[in-house]
Amino acid sequence: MLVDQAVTSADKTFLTMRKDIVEGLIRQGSKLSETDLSSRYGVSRAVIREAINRLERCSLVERKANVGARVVALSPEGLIELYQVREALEGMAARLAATNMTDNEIADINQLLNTHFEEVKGGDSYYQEAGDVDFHYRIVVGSKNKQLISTLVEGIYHLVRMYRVQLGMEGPRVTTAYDEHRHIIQAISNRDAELAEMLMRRHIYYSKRNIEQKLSAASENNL
Amino acid sequence: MLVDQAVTSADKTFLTMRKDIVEGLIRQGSKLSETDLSSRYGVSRAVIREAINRLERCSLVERKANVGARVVALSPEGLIELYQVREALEGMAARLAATNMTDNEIADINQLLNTHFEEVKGGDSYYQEAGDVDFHYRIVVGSKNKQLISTLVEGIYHLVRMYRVQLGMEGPRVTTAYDEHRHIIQAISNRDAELAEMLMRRHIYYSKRNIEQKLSAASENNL
DNA sequence: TTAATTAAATATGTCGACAATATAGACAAT
DNA sequence: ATTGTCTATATTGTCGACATATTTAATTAA
Repeated sequence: MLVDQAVTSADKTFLTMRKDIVEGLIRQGSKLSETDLSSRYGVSRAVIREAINRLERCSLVERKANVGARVVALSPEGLIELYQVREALEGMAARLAATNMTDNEIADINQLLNTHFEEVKGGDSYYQEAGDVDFHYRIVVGSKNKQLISTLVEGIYHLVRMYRVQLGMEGPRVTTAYDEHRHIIQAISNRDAELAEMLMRRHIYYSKRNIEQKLSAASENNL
Repeated sequence: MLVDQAVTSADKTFLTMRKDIVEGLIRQGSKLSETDLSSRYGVSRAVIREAINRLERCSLVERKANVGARVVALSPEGLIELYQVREALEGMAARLAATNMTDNEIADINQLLNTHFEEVKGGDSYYQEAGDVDFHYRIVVGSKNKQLISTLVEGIYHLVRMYRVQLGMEGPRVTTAYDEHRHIIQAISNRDAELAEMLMRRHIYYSKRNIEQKLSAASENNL
């Protein structure tokens, strides 16, 4: 589906590079030499520059004039900041979704949680990861706020995934998160915007605290 | 100060074009022909493409593959969506600022409000506009959250200004807004994160309602 | 007259080459 | 030994030209 929309060579290169960065094939903090990448991906420098421009738009890459581009460096602080922004934006998304989601969309997301529940019972945490992403994605889209959607979907979510993959924090808090999802969609179903926002904010806030614990535990192990 | 940092030709062209778009010299919704702009600004197409890329990053321009770029079209819904995002992000900014701003930064912003008050008494509403921007800017920077800062300062604020300029909504709610600013900085000064966020959200929510009223009044006049 | 097809014109996408800037290393002076 | 300057090298920035896709206009058939 993504590759279908990638009509131009720069589109494909952008998507490939984004994958390589998110999954750590291109290391965090490493320099992006235009000539190197040009030969590596078999396209001209113009295409690489275009791709780098879009990567910069997702906050995956930082550029300095006359010096070049680097992949962003991951840090505990950076992840915390990301979750603070998520708390604010997704909280608002849930609030708006309570008003703007259609009954069909709500029914769909309930069905998603049902199939999801089966997988949680089966103890398959990988699908939990995908399911978690899907749940949050649908709420955000349900807000119907274009600014909100593009900021999260085209920007922040890729960065979050980069952290998850590279710091190995996939599938945390499986069962707890599932219950929280249930409560959120319940509030949306009741068209209770106030509660939906509060529950979503708490949900993300708990995720943040969970991650902070893991981070501090990991840093203690590295002493 | 801005022009100093604009080292490359693309930097300058970007800043010039942004100004022209925000102030309506290049009309909303109009097509951005690369060849036209190239001759208009006296630079090569590569420079124009680079500039358009950055304009797209600010959500001031939208691009379609093999078709081209257009300046975004302003709409009442778009402005509402913008204020919803502002409410969420600046609310969080105020919350974080209550923890992260230094005493000096808080003193500075209080001083700003004092000089500001003199100007409000003098009835000069243009400076109120600039002062309002400055106040919000300082809170956001005071949050110390880089994601938050860049999203607002490099993205949303330019769009907001574009709306204000082109819909002629400069300097609204002069005295009321001033009091609200006072209360917000008071909460931050007390290091009361919870209250700071709530007050900031209300402040922006009131602005939104004020704008909605003006918009509906304007549309009635156009019947 | 309308619809469909095709061809011309125009715009964006991509490329390789050159210009301007920054980095690294050698060398000189303190 | 360290600092500063200068030179050589490599990288990014900019340019004009060509390839490819889209749009417009013209032409033909129904």
